[in-house]
Formats: sequence, structure tokens, C-alpha cells
Amino acid sequence: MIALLDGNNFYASCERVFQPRLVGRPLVVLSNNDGCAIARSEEAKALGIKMGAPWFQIRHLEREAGLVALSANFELYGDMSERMMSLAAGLGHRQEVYSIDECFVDLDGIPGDLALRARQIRTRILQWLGIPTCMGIGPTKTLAKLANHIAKCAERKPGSYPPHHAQVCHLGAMTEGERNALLAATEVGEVWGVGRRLGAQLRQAGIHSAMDLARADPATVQRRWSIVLAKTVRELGGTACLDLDDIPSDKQQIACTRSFGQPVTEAHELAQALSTFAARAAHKLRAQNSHAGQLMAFIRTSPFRKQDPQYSAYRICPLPEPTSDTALLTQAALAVLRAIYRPGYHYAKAGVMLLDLQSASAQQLRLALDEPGEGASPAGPPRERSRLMQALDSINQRHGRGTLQLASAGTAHPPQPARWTMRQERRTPGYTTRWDGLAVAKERA
DNA sequence: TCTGGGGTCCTAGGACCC
DNA sequence: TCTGGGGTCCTAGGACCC
Repeated sequence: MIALLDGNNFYASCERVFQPRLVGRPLVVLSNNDGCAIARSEEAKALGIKMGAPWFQIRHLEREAGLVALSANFELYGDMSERMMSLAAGLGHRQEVYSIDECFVDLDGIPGDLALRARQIRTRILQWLGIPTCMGIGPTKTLAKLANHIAKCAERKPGSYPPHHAQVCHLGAMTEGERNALLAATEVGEVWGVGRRLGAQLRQAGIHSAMDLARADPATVQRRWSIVLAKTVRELGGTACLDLDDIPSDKQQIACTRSFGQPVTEAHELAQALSTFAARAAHKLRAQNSHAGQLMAFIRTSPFRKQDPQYSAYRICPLPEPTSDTALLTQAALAVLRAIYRPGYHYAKAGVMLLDLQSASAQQLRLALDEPGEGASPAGPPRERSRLMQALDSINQRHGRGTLQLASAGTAHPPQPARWTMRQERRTPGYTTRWDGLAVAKERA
């Protein structure tokens, strides 16, 4: 059996832990730049706020319905996530952290009543961390996901499923008839791996519920759609096709892209933004001990501003040899910028992607046929560069991101807000991640 | 005025190989 | 009339996930 645990309205729940006054009130967490709603409390959902709703379209609810909106505080959510995952790991022997608020746990070899155990872990996470969760248990990942969906709906939407499945739903501990009834009551679009497009196509083909899909012929599904969907069909039938991935593999690409707080027109502003993004991506790259063989950078105007002239361009820059050096990657990003920048546009977004990633420990060195020093890098001897990057990372780790950076990323210290930096007007403190953000239990008199 | 960010996997088709 | 056979690698685009 496999369990899937996820945090309810995770970002909103994280904020409520430190601001209990928000409990019971409609609450949304906004994307970067306070652009749109990316998490909603149950009360906010009840107001009809959709996932991804632009803030400017729903902000009237602040006044009319007491809606509270906060800027996303990803540092806090990441830290809360780690705490939740370490508690969830107690469920079984192997855990796959699937996203910031979800994990699969392998329950094979765990004796006793699994649903009871799940409820105990759930209670512990609620008590120790303050985050409400739901759990689904099933013989495959897809069924565990489905069970989790049922557990959530049974709790929130009375009448959708039998109430005893609320919070914890164990598909492996019920009769076939009971399980089939639950699958038949579930829209096919709710199945993991069925998105909007596939959902519409399946309904057109007369497949409306999860039960219909489970009963479909995998070979036919594979011919008509894809092997991915055929696996989903088998998984719904109880045959495991997706392994638990408990040892995360290295990323194949690393990106840092941002929408700007305000439109940007000048090349030097874009250069500062791209420098910052390249440095951040390079840091992630070093964290997984990889090198990048290629770098992609792009700049673009806003597709939402239809009255403005539109421009979007990117270029891929092959690197002379794979590297994770911030200076070399920044150089490449700025070279791309020089090639694609056109004056006269209101740029709204830019980004850097690192591609062709490979292990740093198995590096293919360049054969230096026509160069003075063997293996010489334009920035200096590779080993010293590597130590320089280690020093950079440890200083920034200790004193905070942006303490030490390249001059091309901006020279003001502390870094000043610029047109390209994010708007985050409603950000809460780093309650668990910064000394100056510690929650105050009681003010001194 | 105002619309997020970061990933994965699969497929079809073309280039190229012997 | 008749135009091989079998394979790999790469890329762009589509679909999905949270």
C-alpha cells in the first residue's frame, strides 16, 4: 500500500499558524508581484475565488467580504514543508517528497491498521506543526492520489462522499463494491494525470468517471491517446506502474525567471535582472553538484498589455566547457542580452535557464590545443574558481542571500528595490527562517 | 494600473548512420 | 513495372503536475 499525504491549502495554512486571527477568515496567498491568487482558504473558495484569479479582479472582496491577501513567503513555506515531511516520514519506510506540500509513503511491511496509523500521524502534524492534512491510501500511487482527493472532499463538501472517509481514506481496506462506488462518484478529470484537454477528450469518448477509465482497455487507450494514460488506467485497476521515487535524481534543467514589479525599458536594468537570475540559478546548480553545458536567457513584453508593441526573444548560448561558475554563467547571460535586446519596448519578464546539465564530478575537460595554459579558464584556474564559489555560497548562506554578489547584479547594499524587483507589499515575516522575523508571543510592557 | 514559477515525460518527424 | 532495411539521436511541441 502507498499513502499520499498533503497539506490542506498549504500556503494559507502556513500563514495561519503564525497569525491565528486569520483562522476562519477568507484568506488568499498571492503569487510573486502580488499578481494572482495561488492559494485559498476554504472561506476564500466559498467566495468563488478561482485558482490563479488576478488580484485586481478580486480585491474588491477585501472591503466587501473581509478577504485577507498576503504576498507569498516561499522561504517560510519551504521551512514548514521540511518540518511536515519529516513528521510524515514516520508513516512508513520510504518517502517520496512529491511537491512542497505532498509526499508519498510506502507502507509495505507496516503492520496493523494503516488507517489508524495515518490518523495518528495526521494528528501529530496538526499538534506539533499546526498544519491540517489529508491522507489517501491505496495499492498504487494513482489510487492513493484518488483516495486523498476523496478524503479532502468528504471533509469539505458534505454529500460528495460518505463522511467517514473524511481526512483519511483507505481504498485498500474496503469491499470492491464500496471502492467501485467511490470511483464511480469521481469525475474523470479528478484523476491524477488527466488534465483539461484529456478530460474533454475522454468525456467525448463516453468516459465520464474514474470508474469508466479504470474499466477502459489499456491497449485501446494507448493506441488512441498515449502510454502515459494507459498506465493511469492500469494504476486505477490496482496494477502499479509508477514506482516510488524516494531518491530524488538531479534536475535536468534549472531555471530562474521572474515577472518584473514594473515595466522595464533600459538594457542596464535588464542586465541587472539577468545577472541576479543567473547567479541564483548557478547557486542551485552548485547545490546539486552539477555543471551546465548551455545557458538560455530570454526577455519579453507582457502579453496582457495588448495595446503595447510585443516582443519576445531568447537565445541559447553554448558554454566553452560545462561550468557552475557564477561569473561565467553571468557573462553568457549578458552576451545573450546584448544579442536580443531591442530598445523601445516595455519588458515585463526575463529569465535564465541552465541546460545540458551534467555531474560536476565527471567533467569532460576541454582539449586546449591553441591556448597558453592547459585547462585555463578566462576567469582563472578552475580549482581556485571553484573555491571562490564555495566561499561565495557559504557567505551568502550565513549572512543572507545577496550579501556577496557580482557588481553586474547591482552594487547597492543592502540591495535596493528596482523596477525589475518583485512587488511584495503584504509579505509576512520569516517566522521560522529569520531572527528578526521570530513570532512574538507577548509584547514587553 | 493590475495576470506566477518551476519542472517532467512523451511523441512525431527529420537528420543521419551503415 | 520496379525504388532497402534497420537503427539512433536530436528537437520542437504538447500535455501534464504542483
